[in-house]
Amino acid sequence: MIVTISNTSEKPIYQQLYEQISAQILKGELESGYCLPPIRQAALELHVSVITVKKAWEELERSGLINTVTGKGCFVAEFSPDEMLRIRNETVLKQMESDTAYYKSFGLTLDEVIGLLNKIY
Amino acid sequence: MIVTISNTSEKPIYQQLYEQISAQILKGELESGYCLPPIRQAALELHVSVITVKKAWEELERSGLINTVTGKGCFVAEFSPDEMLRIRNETVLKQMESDTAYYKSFGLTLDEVIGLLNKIY
DNA sequence: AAATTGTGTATTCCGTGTATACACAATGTA
DNA sequence: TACATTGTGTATACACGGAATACACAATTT
Repeated sequence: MIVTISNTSEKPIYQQLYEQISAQILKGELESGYCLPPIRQAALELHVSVITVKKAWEELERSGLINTVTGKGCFVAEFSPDEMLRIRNETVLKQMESDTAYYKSFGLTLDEVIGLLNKIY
Repeated sequence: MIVTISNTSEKPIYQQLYEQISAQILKGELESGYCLPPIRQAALELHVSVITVKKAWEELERSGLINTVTGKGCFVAEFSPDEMLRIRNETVLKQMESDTAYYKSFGLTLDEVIGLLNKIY
């Protein structure tokens, strides 16, 4: 499991961790049953507070992406490939709705948005 | 000039104001030379602090969208239709680059993104 | 001169993010 | 059983950004 922290980012650290790990899970890069590093160890390696890591793991738990067992650790939940795809699309779609609201506020049409997307994706 | 403030939004108030007004300018809804309401009056009407309005107006000034004259007021800058379109696309593109980074982190292809866009736009 | 408008500054308050430290609970192992 | 590991909970503290209030100053207009 590889995560990187940007201190210049406007996003809080715990959210950066959450987004990167959830993306890795939903891409299948982290298999079901995979055991996340203990929060203390992760905190040490990332040079952040235990609470910060805890917050990220909590978000993952709340989203149903991991199962937490006191005394054992945190394990990536079980998903069928179909489920994974569905959750991934739901997650992205939710963000996309807020993104498109911004584009719409500038009066952009769907075609214009697709045109710009083709340039940069 | 119509702006609305959401207190439940995660975005700071001054940024909400900035985004809405800049969008209105770049859509041509606010003509060149249009005089923005005085900061004190806007603060009263929107039930926010003078400083909050000031911050928004400052951002508009910094982006070159308005010209501020002490003692007179803040006026929408002069743009040719071409310039307006260019600035609008630049503005949106900048945001879109950060948006697509998120989509990419989940492994979505350009086609997948366009597919989802067609659903919700 | 007085009113209007933008600028600058000082003070205060609140919430969030983050860190440190310590105690407790559940699990696994010697 | 005792100990180490791991997750949980709590208390405290600090920094920062967003926001509000208030007052004084500068430029413009009437």
